[in-house]
Amino acid sequence: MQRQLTQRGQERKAQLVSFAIKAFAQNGYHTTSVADIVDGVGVGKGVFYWYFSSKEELFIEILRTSQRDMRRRQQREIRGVEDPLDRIDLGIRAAVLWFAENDDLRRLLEFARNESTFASAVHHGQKVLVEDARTHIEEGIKEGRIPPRDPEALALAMLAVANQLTQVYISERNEDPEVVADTVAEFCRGGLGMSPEFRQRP
Amino acid sequence: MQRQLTQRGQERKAQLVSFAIKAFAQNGYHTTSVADIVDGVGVGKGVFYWYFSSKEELFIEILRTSQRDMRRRQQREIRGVEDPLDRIDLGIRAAVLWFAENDDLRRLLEFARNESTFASAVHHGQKVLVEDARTHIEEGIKEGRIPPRDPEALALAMLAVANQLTQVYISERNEDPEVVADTVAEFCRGGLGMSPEFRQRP
DNA sequence: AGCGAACTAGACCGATCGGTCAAGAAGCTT
DNA sequence: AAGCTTCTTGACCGATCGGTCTAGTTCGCT
Repeated sequence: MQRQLTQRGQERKAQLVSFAIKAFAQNGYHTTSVADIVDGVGVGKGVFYWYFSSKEELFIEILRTSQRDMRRRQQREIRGVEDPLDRIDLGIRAAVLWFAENDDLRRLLEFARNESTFASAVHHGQKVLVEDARTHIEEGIKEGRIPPRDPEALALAMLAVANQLTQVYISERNEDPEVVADTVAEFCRGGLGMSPEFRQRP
Repeated sequence: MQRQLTQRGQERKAQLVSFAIKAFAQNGYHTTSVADIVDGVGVGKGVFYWYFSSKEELFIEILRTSQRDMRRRQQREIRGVEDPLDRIDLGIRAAVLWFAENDDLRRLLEFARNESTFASAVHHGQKVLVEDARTHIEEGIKEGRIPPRDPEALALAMLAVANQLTQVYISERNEDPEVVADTVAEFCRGGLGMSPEFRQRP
């Protein structure tokens, strides 16, 4: 849905997106109706279909924006750092912290991954994230500081650990994100095969 | 729904469950209607509600049975093995292989984990699995072969890795489950902090 | 003030959903 | 064959869904 939006229009749209994120995360995509959303915002149904051509389009826009935001965060955190192992470490921490600060979005991304309608929309974004990590892992292997194994598998495993531990310890138990990030990072370092002697540059 | 089932009744019920698993896994729980299921099996709608009091009950039964089956598999594989590290290793392999052989069920469990209606139904079963792994990890720590860290977090991380790598490499790319199991096991060994010198009993 | 574009309200629509029910067929037991 | 339980059919129901549409209001610009 391509529309020329005024300031007011942009604000209204943001209002709808914001409410929808909360509603989808809390009650699920399928069980949240368009009527729920417009009622929650306090507008008529016509408003929704002025800004979005369908419920599905809204959801995909949410997914896309989320993934863009998460990657931006990760890129910002590792900017200027040269050492690939440090980049991996910072990338993991950035992922966990982003998940912690955007728990609703984490839930939606996780849901979308398992829903055939949205899996393709999420797939590309995730691939980009994995590619980023893969690059650093390959550098680490080349420098002889990470034992050679399939870099993509390692990247995927790290993402899974970050996601899962965030869900249990931060989303469900409200523990300190920094501590969880440490735990995730340490598990991943080990998983990559970085024994202590590997951690320093040769 | 408690009913006295004849042989024929049990077969009919199994037929419904089997078709429902495939349909839910392929098209999603919400987008699969009761009408889809009974049409697929080729029976009237009354049949469904003779065996199940609701669509939700059917799904929960599927989840429960799946988790029971997966744990049984895991227990069988580690039976008689004393060494806690070996038990962890065999447990991981059993999980990956079960996921590989029951891809539809893996999908459903993953979906249910992220759906508030079913999260509680899955939660208990997952907790049991994590408790099992936790016990072995604690033994390993006590024996000084695993560095001391939160055993539950480690168990959760291992489960996440098994799940994710199974999804990508087996479910999506049809790679050899045994090879994937090796990859998962190796990542997890590292993640637990088992450096090579730890792998032997002191 | 006037005018077109941006925005909003909410009644309305056809489709589909999970679930019910009355009626009867099929299978056991005696 | 009778009679009870198990099983099956499919029309039917009220509710709710995503989406449409018309009539109207508000805004920005000249």
